[in-house]
Amino acid sequence: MIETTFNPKEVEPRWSKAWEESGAFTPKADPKAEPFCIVIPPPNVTGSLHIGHALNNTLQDVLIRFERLRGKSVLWQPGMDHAGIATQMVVERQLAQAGKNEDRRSLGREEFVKRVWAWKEESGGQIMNQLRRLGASCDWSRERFTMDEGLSQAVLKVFVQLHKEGLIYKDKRLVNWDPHFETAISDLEVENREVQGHFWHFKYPLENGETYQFPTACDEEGNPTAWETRDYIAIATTRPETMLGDGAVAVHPSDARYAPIVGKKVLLPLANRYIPIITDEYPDPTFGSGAVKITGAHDFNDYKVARAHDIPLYVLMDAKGRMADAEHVPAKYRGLDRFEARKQVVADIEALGLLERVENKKIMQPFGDRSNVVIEPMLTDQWYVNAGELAKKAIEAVETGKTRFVPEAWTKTYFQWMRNIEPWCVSRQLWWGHRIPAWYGPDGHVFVAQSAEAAREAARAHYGKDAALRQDEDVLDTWFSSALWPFSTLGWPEKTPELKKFYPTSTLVTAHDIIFFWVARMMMMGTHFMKDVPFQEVYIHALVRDAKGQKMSKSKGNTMDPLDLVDKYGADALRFTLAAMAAQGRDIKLSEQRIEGYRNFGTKLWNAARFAQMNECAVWDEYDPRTPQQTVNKWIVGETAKAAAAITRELEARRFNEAAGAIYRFVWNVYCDWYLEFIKPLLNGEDEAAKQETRRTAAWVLDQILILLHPFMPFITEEIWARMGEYGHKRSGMLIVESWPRLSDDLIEPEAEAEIQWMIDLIAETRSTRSELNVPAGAKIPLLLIGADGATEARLERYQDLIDRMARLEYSTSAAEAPAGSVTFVLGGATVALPLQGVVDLPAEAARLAKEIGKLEAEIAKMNAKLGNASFIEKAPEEVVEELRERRADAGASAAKLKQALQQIGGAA
RNA sequence: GGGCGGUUAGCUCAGCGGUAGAGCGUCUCGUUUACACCGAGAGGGUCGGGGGUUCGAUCCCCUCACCGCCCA
Repeated sequence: MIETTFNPKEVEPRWSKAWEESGAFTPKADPKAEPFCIVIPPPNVTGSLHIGHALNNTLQDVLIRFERLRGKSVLWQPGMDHAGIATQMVVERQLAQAGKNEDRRSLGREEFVKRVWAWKEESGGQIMNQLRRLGASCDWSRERFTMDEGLSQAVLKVFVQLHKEGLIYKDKRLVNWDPHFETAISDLEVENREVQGHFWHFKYPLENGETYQFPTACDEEGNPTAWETRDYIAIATTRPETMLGDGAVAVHPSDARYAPIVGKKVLLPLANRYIPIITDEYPDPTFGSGAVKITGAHDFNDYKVARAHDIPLYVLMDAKGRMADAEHVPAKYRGLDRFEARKQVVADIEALGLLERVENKKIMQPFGDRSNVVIEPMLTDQWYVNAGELAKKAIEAVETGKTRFVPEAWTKTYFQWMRNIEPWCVSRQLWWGHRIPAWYGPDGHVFVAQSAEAAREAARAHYGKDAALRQDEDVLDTWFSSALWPFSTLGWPEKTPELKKFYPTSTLVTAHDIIFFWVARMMMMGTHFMKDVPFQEVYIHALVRDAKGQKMSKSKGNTMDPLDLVDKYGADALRFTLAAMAAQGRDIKLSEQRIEGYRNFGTKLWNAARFAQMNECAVWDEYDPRTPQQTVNKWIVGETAKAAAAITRELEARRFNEAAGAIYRFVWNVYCDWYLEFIKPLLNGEDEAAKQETRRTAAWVLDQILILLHPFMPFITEEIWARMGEYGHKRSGMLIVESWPRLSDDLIEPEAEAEIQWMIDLIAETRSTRSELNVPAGAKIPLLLIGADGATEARLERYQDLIDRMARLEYSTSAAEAPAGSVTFVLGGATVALPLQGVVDLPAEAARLAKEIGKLEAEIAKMNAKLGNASFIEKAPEEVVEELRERRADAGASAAKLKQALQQIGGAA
């Protein structure tokens, strides 16, 4: 016999091990089985499981287990990415903390990378074991890492081929530079945050002391009414130190205020250079002074203007963000940190009398998402992927529906991004990652090749002799290798059977913040190298927030650790909660109460199984759901078929919340609340045949429940499955590889359904009436069925025991009329009377009836208004009108009966 | 500034042209032999405001307000 509560701590590790060892996680070999494949969005090797991962992987596992149960050959491909910056950061920090005076540079590249590998082997990838605790049924034997030999080969091949095709090239452009890590990062790794800053207004004096009339006041039409004489142009900046690199001052061509001085020159103070005043569409005449300093080498907008007007670019800083040792930087600033330089520049401008004013201002500032330092736009040489070209096929694949987004709304976001995509900077000035397969000859000529050997050969061919080659120092962006994940993990560039079988993969499950990072890039690489999409479906799920709707973050201290929740409530409860809340198109606000509620749901099921065991409803041999004779058994078989159909339909449509809701309601509100209660008399009765049939049916339904619930709650269902097999016939295998129910609609018998529904309504109405009239819960009262047809009277007779038990009745019977002073309600055209004269508070009953009548009459009035509307009758569909007529008739009849009852007890209608 | 999404019961959220739903919380009752991580019952909403389309709008369209996210 099983205990009264389920103990996840004991059960979960046991099944995790058993499943994995049984080989259930590896795709079955059956060549006839349809393939189903999900590649995991690879978590960082440095990562640990957070609630977002828990949601993401729960949904994947629900689909994986669902399709496995449906008999498909299922592969959930796990693995991790090497997370260039994050991992390098972890190991560098460790070195610093070790206090041995070691750092990356003192160790040298080779030794440092060795240390990173050592760290990876020892402490990396905890997340993979954390996923096991969630019950994730990945094929762990196929775990991959982006720095694996095979995946690294794929990276080399892709780089070389794209280079050959002209889709990878080296370019000098402005990039986001992280002065902490001293590397370029992509736009996506930059987080723009609003911070309190300043707006410094400087005066740049006109060359040769020239002056012009600057309007200082305007009338309503915008015509100037007052002027002052100026010998300068005013500009404003949030980053004063960059003024040393200004190449021009720009004004809008339509800006009349500056028309007199366009084309003239101003003195760039401190730098003591003269720069031109130019016109460009970029400056906003209504913002600030309308004049913008152009610092082409340190601002993305300025860069465009500078390129368009051929304005020189002055690089002001070094890799660490210090003012550069360059001719165009005045000596006193060289070597100063950029923020120190800012202070100095402001002070010096002020000393010159050229500081007009300083404003406090909220400004958007870019930060490195890993380093948290202010990102500096820098002009550097980097490798770029021509994303615009690769995007073409990736866009087309979604346009033609080869890949579709669920929910579909995300298609827009995808297109928006893809159609405006910028060249992708893929080089990083790091040591941890795939080193770029490019070698430079003595004259700087570049040889891109898959190996040093091949590069040497190319060089020999090029120079006509051996030449000393130097490999590019940089590594590739981590997302470069992640973009290949859907095919590199399956063995590409080898032509493996897995690749043939599982590519294109079926579904990608991810959050919307990853569309740009990853989905877009996988689509580009997949369509280019495999000539086919990486996945047929992209399911985008919500972000998990805290109960108040705040984004969870360590700094806010509002994170929920999924493993704590698993410890407290069990993995099944957490999984079910996440799935139940995963409605499409909305973020999830997670509260612990909700998890507790679903833990209770597990306990409820557990106790239903316990009940089944106690009554010997154990597993039986073959059971044919068409055989039951008992109406309650026919009914529950039909209900099971309905539930199975709903859950299947909802899972196919990826409405996880609906699927979870359907199984929840079926287990609790149908199987437990009604069916198990209905069968108690049968199980305790004398009719052996009926008892046997009921035991088998109850056990069969429980089995269906276990299968249907398994994708959501794998542990408890597997445990019950096994424990139910302890009695009666033994299980032939584990639940995880069972067969999903295929129950045809003809198992639903309308007559059984109507009959049981009538009984449920009768019991529920009786309970409600008793409760409203404060009949003590323990009191047994009689029930009389008045004016019912023969069939209904027969029903009462058939289920009398059951009805008496569940409605707590002294007895129940059909009668000609209700005794005076009875309490009554209407059910399916008949009246139900509870003779309670003397027991019940008559004014209370009168009030109850009046309230019911009031409700009905309000409804009838509404329906009359509709039915009295000629255009409704004319234009509404026939069945809607017909249904309304029926409802009005029913309501009318009920109201009449209740009025009669009210009169009987002496109340006024 | 541009784009996207949201506003439904005390809270968290489903629903979505034709009778407003769930979970949790609240209140009342209950030691009925699976379960108090339970059972029975109840209360609670002019579906953000305004306008339009429609026989009919919580649902479709327009508009306003507020909130959130992404991009500049």
